[in-house]
Amino acid sequence: MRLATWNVNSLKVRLPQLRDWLARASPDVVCLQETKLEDARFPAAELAQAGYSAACSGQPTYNGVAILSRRPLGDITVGIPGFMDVQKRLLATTVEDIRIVCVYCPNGQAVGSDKYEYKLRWFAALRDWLATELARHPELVVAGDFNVAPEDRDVHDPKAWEGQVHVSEPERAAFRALLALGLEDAFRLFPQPEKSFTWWDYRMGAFRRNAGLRIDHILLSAPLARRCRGCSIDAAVRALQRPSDHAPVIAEIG
DNA sequence: ATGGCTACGATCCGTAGA
Repeated sequence: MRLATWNVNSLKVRLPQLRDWLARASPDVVCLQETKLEDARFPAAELAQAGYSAACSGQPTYNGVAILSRRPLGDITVGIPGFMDVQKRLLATTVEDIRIVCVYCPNGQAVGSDKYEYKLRWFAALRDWLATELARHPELVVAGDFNVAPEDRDVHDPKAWEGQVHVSEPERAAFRALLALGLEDAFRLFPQPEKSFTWWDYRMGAFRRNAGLRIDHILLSAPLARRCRGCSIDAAVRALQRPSDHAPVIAEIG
């Protein structure tokens, strides 16, 4: 199974690119974030034409997640169970006995802000729910935009970013708490080029300078990590006309 | 010097992203 995650930053704007990319990259399952579409406007017919079934949980303007799959999607969960939240940030489904959890973790805006506190509460709720979900589903993937660069090597300029949102110690601790459940960062299961990133600011020619962060991740439970054959970032997508500011991450599971 | 893009839903700017 080829599994991917991509923050498309508006599915309406990015649909042509998504369709091209699906044809080229040929993933079996894709987790999408920042669809920015209410479910009534989700382009299910166009994606079906491309060969994908879909589950979605969206809202106008902000947030929004979806999962595309070539195989049927079963057992759909919307939002973190038990965590009241109007923001559409989590969607889970089961494809061929693999539990797929698609996440768009909060941005956090600035350390110490209300949104930062919300981010940490959201991660804590995610961790608690995943603990029970892992007990039910040993083969589990959490894929999405985590809005956390786990280590300094995931940051183009660690000095400039020190203590900032996305790299602050409480955020990194929240990310490590997910790994402590027995999840592995698929990207780090393999040797990777230095300065590998998944997001580059639209401004200041950040992509041209490779001034990015690695904040989009695929986490695998132990049985899936053992079956993982590779994981890479499709950065070429970021160089296309009218790109998302995020590039897809793809993991191959044998 | 906190700028710089992009998307959105509202208008001829504000909010949010990261």
